[in-house]
Amino acid sequence: MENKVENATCPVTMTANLIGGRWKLIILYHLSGHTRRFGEIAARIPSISRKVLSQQLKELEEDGLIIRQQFKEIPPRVEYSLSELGESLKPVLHHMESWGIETMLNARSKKV
Amino acid sequence: MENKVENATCPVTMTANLIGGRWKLIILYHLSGHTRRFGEIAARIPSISRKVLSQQLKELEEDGLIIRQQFKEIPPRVEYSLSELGESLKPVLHHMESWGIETMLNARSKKV
DNA sequence: TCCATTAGTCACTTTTAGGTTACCACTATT
DNA sequence: AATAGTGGTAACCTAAAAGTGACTAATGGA
Repeated sequence: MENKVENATCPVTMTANLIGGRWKLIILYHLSGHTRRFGEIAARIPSISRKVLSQQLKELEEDGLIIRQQFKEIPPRVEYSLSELGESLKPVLHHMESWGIETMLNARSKKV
Repeated sequence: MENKVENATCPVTMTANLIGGRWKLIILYHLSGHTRRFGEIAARIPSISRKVLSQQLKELEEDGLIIRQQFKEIPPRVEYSLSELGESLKPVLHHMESWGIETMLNARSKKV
């Protein structure tokens, strides 16, 4: 578990490996501040397929960023939330978000 | 130019698209604070092939994050540097780096 | 009895990313 | 005449990522 962290040499590369890829940032973003069921996440990110979503969730869990809680119910219920490590990443995500918003606003005002 | 910025709807997704992929963060990191020639970048990131490096640099330039300056000399000389937009990303990168360092230190101290 | 529900998995196909090798342009140097 | 030096590109190939559609388990309700 958490091999990406333990085996890393360069912290930037490691961080990129943890949150890189096309979906992980977005998934973390949707878990930021909320516990969500699998189906909820899928609904909020319509362009991801369920197969890939479950793969990415599994990786995020292996990397210690999220927690998966499975209830023994029928129909099944599984809830995902940020772990302590995932929580610690939130300021970074918000920083990225602010930067994105500013960049988009700037691009638009320059267009006029 | 800068289509990723202009066509984006979600700022997090946009940011992820700009700096995502296996190499872009690392390239930006090596340009942070330095103007560098193509060969220098290649030397600092030995595991990237020249083909992929030139592709990624082209994309970063198209996205407005870096500036490519070509000198009319023989042998050729091309210098890459962060644009104003790329500079504005530096605090975000440093935030990621700090988080990475802390996470690595924590993982190691917990191991003992 | 049969259907809906949920969180997946399995097998298969397509798309994308990345790697490898060879090659070019132009000049100065040997 | 040959070579080094630099920043690439073109053609080709492989591996990884992602998409698709069918399928499952166990129960409550119509």
